[in-house]
Amino acid sequence: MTTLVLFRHDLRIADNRALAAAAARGAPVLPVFVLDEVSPGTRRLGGARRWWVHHSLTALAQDLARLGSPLVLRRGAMAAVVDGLVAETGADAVFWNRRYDPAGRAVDAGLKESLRRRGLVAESSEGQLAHEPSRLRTAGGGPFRVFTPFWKAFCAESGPRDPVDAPVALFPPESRVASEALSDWALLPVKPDWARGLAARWTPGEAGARKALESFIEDRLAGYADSRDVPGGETTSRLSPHLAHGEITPRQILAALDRREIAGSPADREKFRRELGWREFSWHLLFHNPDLGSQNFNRAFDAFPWTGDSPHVAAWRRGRTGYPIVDAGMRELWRTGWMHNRVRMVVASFLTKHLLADWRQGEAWFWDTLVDADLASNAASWQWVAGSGADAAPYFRIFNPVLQGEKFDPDGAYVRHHVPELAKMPPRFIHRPWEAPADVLFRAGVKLGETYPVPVVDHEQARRRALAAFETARGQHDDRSV
DNA sequence: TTTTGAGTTGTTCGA
DNA sequence: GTCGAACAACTCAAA
Repeated sequence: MTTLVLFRHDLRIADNRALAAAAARGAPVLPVFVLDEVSPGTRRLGGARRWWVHHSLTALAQDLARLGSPLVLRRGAMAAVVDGLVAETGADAVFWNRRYDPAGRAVDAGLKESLRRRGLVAESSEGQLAHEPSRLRTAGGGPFRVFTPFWKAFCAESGPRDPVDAPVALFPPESRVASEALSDWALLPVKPDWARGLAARWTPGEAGARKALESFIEDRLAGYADSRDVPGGETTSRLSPHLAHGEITPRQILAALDRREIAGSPADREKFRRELGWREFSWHLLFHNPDLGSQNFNRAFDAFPWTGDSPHVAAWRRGRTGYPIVDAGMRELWRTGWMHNRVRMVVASFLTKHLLADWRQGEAWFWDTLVDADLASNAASWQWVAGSGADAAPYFRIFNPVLQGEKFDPDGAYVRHHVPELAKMPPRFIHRPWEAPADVLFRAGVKLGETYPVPVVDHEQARRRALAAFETARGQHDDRSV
């Protein structure tokens, strides 16, 4: 009598409801991580997340070994892997935490059906969200499409349920079950090893997640409502990659925010709660719109003439657009696997509006390079910026990269850090080096077009071109507006 | 059923 | 330099 517990995107032992339920049976527990990149519709993990998963699994394996039941690693299609393990161990039950992505849901539904048909126990528990996406409904019974009403419903909902503790101990199965070797999975980059910057910034794993939460609450929650928009310096929670891998849950975070003695004003806490709310909203949208990552949420955008050419898009990816705030963001992303939220909006607006590149190109790049790449947030946010999404920004809202830089990075600390060739530019010109007089450029050691690019597009021209493109798309698509 | 109020994050222009 | 309006309707969600 053994219980299999499947780990997928829930690399933790605390507030792991499937693990807790399995431990409560009092029978042997076999924890299994399944790397499934072959089931239909499954999206291969991006490079940055592969690096993260490698280290997070290392941490999880240590925690489970300490509890008494070592983690088993298997690779392959979920259903086949589970069937194989059931046959191998004679397990009578399989427990897991629910997934909410379309492919995962389909696989798990099939798995549950097939296990139960054969008389096995198959149980799923609440997964990575504070509230099940199917639970929050409008008065009319439908899903939400606008954030504010969703957020009101979210806040009116009781709970979420309290987090559950990690099991104190686990019994292993009687006979040892073979595990694949993590190193055989080759999740780490080799040639070139681009992950050094990631290792310097992040501590993957559940302990790292707990520490990130505590340091955020102690050091950065006070003042968060205002400081969160400043990309230079550490002002945000930095919890996103831990959430993306299930090393911590929204239940745990919300519970910590409710502790009485913590720092931060009610406004700070509310602001941060809302950020978690946006994550929940994105999953709500994806749950009810399975093709959110590939199709325009607003289908009127199907007529939009994306013409962004590849040299410009390549310059965007490499942080060589000539707009310092954009380049700083793209280089922060490449080096650390993460980008400040404010800057994500600026670079996304730049790609879709200044360069007229399809938001799906940006979504794909972020998927590959972000350690916090989240299927729902990534898709919903790209569409929001592009204008095609739910409750999206009006199309005429085109970020001016110079003004955004000067407003949120006034002394240029963020740009200086990530774009070192501009480090000596005075604040007055750091966000607009092409306007600097020759002697200023000379003293800063900047040669435009040599040490730092001239802007790939002119802001004013690009803005007009984007507005015109929206007009065209609107005309082409019957009378429906874009 | 119809009506009503409202909608994350901005920019530009002219008074 | 500051401020308010315009940008463009559309559709969501609830009364």
